[in-house]
Amino acid sequence: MGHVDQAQLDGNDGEDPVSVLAELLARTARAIHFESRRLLAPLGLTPAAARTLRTLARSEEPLRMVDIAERMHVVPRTVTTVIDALEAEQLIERRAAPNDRRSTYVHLTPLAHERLRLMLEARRDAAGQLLAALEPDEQEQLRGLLERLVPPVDDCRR
Amino acid sequence: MGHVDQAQLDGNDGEDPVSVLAELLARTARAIHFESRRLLAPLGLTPAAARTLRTLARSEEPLRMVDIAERMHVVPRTVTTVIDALEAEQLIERRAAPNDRRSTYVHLTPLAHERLRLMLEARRDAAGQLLAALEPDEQEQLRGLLERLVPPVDDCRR
DNA sequence: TATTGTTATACTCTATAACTATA
DNA sequence: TATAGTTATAGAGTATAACAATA
Repeated sequence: MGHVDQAQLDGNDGEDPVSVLAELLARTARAIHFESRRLLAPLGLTPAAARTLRTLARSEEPLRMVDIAERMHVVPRTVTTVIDALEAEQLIERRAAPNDRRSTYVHLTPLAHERLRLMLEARRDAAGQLLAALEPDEQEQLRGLLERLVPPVDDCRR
Repeated sequence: MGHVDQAQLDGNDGEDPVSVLAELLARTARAIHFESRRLLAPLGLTPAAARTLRTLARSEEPLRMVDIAERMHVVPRTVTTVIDALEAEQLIERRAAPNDRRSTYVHLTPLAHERLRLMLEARRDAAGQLLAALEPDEQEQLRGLLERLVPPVDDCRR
């Protein structure tokens, strides 16, 4: 339980370097969150739908709904909702599992692959605009720092 | 409309540096978003409530609901909801404006200042854990880079 | 008895639109 | 006529709980 001075009470984080970085990281996160929503809207994808598509695309093997839930750290109920929406847009197909009749495998359609391509293009362009503020060697620096900061993609939260 | 190779279709962003950074930034943003929710829950604050408190704390002068809406980039309706919740928890007080009987000024209670203090402490501790992966001079580097990347706090989106 | 996916229900956050009181 | 704030309503995203089918 550390000391917190008046500057902090007033919403200014003071000069404590970690607090300043906490604020900067949070602000960056929020800016990116908004940018990404703005970006996905014209593609007809909600953030949850986009993450689900990426989760499926990243997987080497077909995933059941319960696998998707686990990788995205949501409950199965949530997966059902998103998958229903994606199926209505013909971006995924439900396929019965041959061995276990309880399971449903989810497959990406060609349309989904195309949509993913557009999404990644749009994101790269948006990131390019944001990153224009930095020189190429600084971008490289940032990459190195972030790679050590964020957890590995063991899960597919994003 | 750039070229996108198979690696990208499969969810791997390939080696294009900007795409890699786009992915890293998005992943960082998401990690921070989740961490911050986890952090606010035990304090009884939703992210929206926390941002509202910070917006009020940062302001030099009392704010009307419409001022809060503008600074947080939300519609007045949204402010009403959050302010209702904060009032129920006795974290803010509505005060009638002396000049204009349409306006309502929102004031933080002492309890809110205490809550904010706890929140900033928790966030600093959490950031400290995350940033432990970096040496102090690297933290300083990261700070410099992020400061040039994210927009200034003209608004209080966070 | 445990697992897979669904239905039913609810809560948070946000939005649009219509309304009231006031300016 | 314009502004401040509210009520009414809706939709996305997520959760818990109960349930049916299957293992």
